[in-house]
Amino acid sequence: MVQMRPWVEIAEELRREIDRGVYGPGERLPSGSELMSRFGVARQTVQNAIDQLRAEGLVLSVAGRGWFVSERKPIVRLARNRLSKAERTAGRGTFMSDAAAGKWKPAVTVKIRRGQAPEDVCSYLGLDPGGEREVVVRDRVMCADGEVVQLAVSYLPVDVAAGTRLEEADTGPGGAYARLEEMGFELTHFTEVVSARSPRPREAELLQIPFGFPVIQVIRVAFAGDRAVEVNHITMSSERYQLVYQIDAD
Amino acid sequence: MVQMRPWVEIAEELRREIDRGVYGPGERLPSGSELMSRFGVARQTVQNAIDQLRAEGLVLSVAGRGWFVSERKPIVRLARNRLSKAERTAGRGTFMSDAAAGKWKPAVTVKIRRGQAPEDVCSYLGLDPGGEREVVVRDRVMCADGEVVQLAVSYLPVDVAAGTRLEEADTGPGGAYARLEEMGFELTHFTEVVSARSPRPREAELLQIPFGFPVIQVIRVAFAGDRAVEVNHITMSSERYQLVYQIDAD
DNA sequence: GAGTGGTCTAGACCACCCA
DNA sequence: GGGTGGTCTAGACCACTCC
Repeated sequence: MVQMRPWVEIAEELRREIDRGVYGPGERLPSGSELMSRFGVARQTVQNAIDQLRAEGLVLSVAGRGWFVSERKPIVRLARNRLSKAERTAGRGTFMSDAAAGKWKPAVTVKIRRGQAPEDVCSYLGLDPGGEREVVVRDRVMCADGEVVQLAVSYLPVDVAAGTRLEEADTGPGGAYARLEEMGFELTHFTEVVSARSPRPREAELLQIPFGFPVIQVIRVAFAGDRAVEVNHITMSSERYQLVYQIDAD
Repeated sequence: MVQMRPWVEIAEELRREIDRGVYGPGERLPSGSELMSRFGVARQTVQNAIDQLRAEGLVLSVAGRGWFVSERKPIVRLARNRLSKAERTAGRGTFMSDAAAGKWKPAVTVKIRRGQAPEDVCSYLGLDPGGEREVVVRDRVMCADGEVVQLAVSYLPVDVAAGTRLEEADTGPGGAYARLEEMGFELTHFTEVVSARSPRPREAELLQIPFGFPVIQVIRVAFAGDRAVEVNHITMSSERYQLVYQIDAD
């Protein structure tokens, strides 16, 4: 049970002290130099231990000031009814629905383009990966109270979206799903595939992700009957988001 | 747009080369020494770049052999019907249901104990955090084909579980949920709260998590009508798992 | 034994914050 | 200006693998 790697033991010791309340929420930890002499190790070793605690979400670092015990994280929650027809007919898209529930101010910047569908999108939309795979791409950066919290890239088949409101930045009240339904694609169900991974540097920068924090990735497919009409790649900071799903027992 | 930090640029360059197929899946990357001289940096800097790619899931390291482009990850999938009554009456618990779908060999080790409920469990189960918070705890380590893939800790109210089969290691066919239903708690729905974070060292060791890979955490609450009868803290490697949810459009 | 990845040390430099 | 966190270098050592 004894760990040989020094930084692991240092991290464990500090974690215990934080749990025990030696350093309370928001308080500063001892500085790098102090920890070096206390544990008798080099700067890098202390840094590794702190990096671990940062990755766990226990510690926050502020350049030039110090390391701080983090306060409890703010929770933005995704409920089930965000995808309900009721929300759409009330004029709210999914993101707006979250904003209304969470009482924060939403903002979205959109870039529209035509592009090639990635492989997984091809298989969902039923496009031959070797053939024509042009799709309409809606690339969005979403903010809550001025901070970027979510990246979303939607892929729509050309024969569905070309020349419609879906190729404009503002899709209007109720969002893209409302427009799809007006066009006769009555949405029947959605599939969400949830996974987690570490962010690419660009994502980390955009989402202002603290060191070591993973992102949650959701691939949502919107179905109108048997037909998949949209694939949405959603990336969000795991620090800001928790996903809530309700499953009925039959 | 120019990044100043060397390891970020090195990681980006290597990522491009992997995407372009210079190094195909399963192939070995250049060794540390080679990369050091190619980019003209110190060992640690190369290591940081590789660590980033490992965290993204692109690269796998094998001690004493080298760094390898990872193959596509094996997908263990959680479907919606894993929580269905049909699966339970067929004698399969949720984990067994996954195993049957994924064609791998399940194994579970269980430790039962009485303990204090953590704060979030108290609030779900309606226990006063200041008062009596003893619960029955089922601590499980789950394996697929001999590898640990999931940790799960269930909390059950004492007045529900005490002295029943739920306090035994083997809950019998259909698992704990089947027993709850036999006891008159007809399960109506489940809530799953999904989040992601970096693993604690102990979790990383148990789950054999590659460096930097986050874990997915699911808190599942089982309801019999209005009453929450079980809270389950589930931790799994994001490398092994993808969660699939289906949402009906009303 | 030679090569590999992984970690630790010691010392340096930078950007940032605060007095 | 002195302290802070963050990173890079150079060199060392260990465990592991392959020959």
